[in-house]
Amino acid sequence: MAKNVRAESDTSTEEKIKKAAHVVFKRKGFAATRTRDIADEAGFNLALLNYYFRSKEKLFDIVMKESIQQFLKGIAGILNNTALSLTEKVSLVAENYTDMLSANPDLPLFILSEIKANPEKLALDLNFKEIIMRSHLFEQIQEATGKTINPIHFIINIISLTVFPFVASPLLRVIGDLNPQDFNSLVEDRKKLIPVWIETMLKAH
Amino acid sequence: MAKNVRAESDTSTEEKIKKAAHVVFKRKGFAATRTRDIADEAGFNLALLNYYFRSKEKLFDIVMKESIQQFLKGIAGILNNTALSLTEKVSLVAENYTDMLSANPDLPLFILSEIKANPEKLALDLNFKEIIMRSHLFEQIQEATGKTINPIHFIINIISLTVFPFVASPLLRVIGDLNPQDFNSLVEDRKKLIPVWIETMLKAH
DNA sequence: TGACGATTTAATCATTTGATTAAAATAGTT
DNA sequence: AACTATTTTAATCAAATGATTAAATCGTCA
Repeated sequence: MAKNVRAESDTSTEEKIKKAAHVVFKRKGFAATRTRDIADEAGFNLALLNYYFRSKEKLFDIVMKESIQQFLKGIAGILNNTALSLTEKVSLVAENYTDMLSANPDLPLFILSEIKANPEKLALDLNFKEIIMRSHLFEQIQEATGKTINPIHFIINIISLTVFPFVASPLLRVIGDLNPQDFNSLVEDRKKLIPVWIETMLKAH
Repeated sequence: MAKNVRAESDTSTEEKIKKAAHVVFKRKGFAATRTRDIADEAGFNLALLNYYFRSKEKLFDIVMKESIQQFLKGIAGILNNTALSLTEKVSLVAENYTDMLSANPDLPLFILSEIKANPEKLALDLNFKEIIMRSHLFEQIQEATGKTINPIHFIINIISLTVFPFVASPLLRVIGDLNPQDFNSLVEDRKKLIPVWIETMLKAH
């Protein structure tokens, strides 16, 4: 009964607070966000945060876990789809990541900063290593380069070329004198460029 | 007279506090560092921080300014050295940056995070835009690609491939199962790889 | 309706934290 | 040694902040 009432409101207050927490934590990071910021963003009283989530840290852990899942969502499927060529995989990753990051531009810097601040919180979560190091893409890279080079370099290159512009966007705005519109078409262009670049890089080995 | 005494101790207390501030701010970021952390790291009483630097924020501004200078130091010279070929420039940038970041691994994530948190603090400082957009390297990229593509892409690529591993190192340690030793030789390898990659990427246009 | 549980709020607490102050220690000068 | 200015410390303040509590409100069902 109590559960029922609670379940019905899952789409309202509790969810709204979590949503607000996502926004504020990603915008300002754990240390710089005040629980009052989240309450204000959600439009509720401060005490509700503790009522629903016990503490700032517990709420943060939930946001972090969901953010990491968001960061990986859809990637594992691409990496291990044996029907796709190497370049097709890279295209799909570049496109999916660019779209996802365009919708969530704060996500990568948030994850990288908070993992650095608290590396142990990543360990308990998903097994990144297995997903990537045993992936079909990994084998394809080995094949393409004739094992002359550690495939991890190309994993890094794909991620770097795709994700870094979002991590560095405040800097790029200044360096490149880009307004948000320009930045948008820049990363849009890179969807098609990155697969070409990666392919030519692979051929160099 | 007063100035003299002060000047002599510039290499002791005041400098030690600033040094400690560099360490702690870069390790934890502005919001997460306590002034007491800095005092402890320096081995002095908390009040000395305010005695020498007035406030946490003033001290931070100094650290930030010096960090940005460190981040740019030596680069402008390379970018505009007309005696160097494009690939030579890329090699020098990759080498210098890798060495500098190996010695200061916290630097890039610190700068990117804090600039995102406080974009206006960058504006008053050096004129990034001019340094890069009017550089000799910029012209060389235009020449190499026959103006078929915005050179900013290659500026981004060079920085991405060089800097991103350091920004993502906590993640890479988990994904790639790299210990610090492995990470070291990985970025060391990339010093030579990145110029080759950039060259082949340019030829693709 | 009214009673009960769930939800929400206002008020308050205890701790943390940036900053200040007054006094102590130190060093240099005469 | 005595005086002075500088440096350093211990103690304390005031504001911010995460958390709690008690009361008010709301919704549901008998």
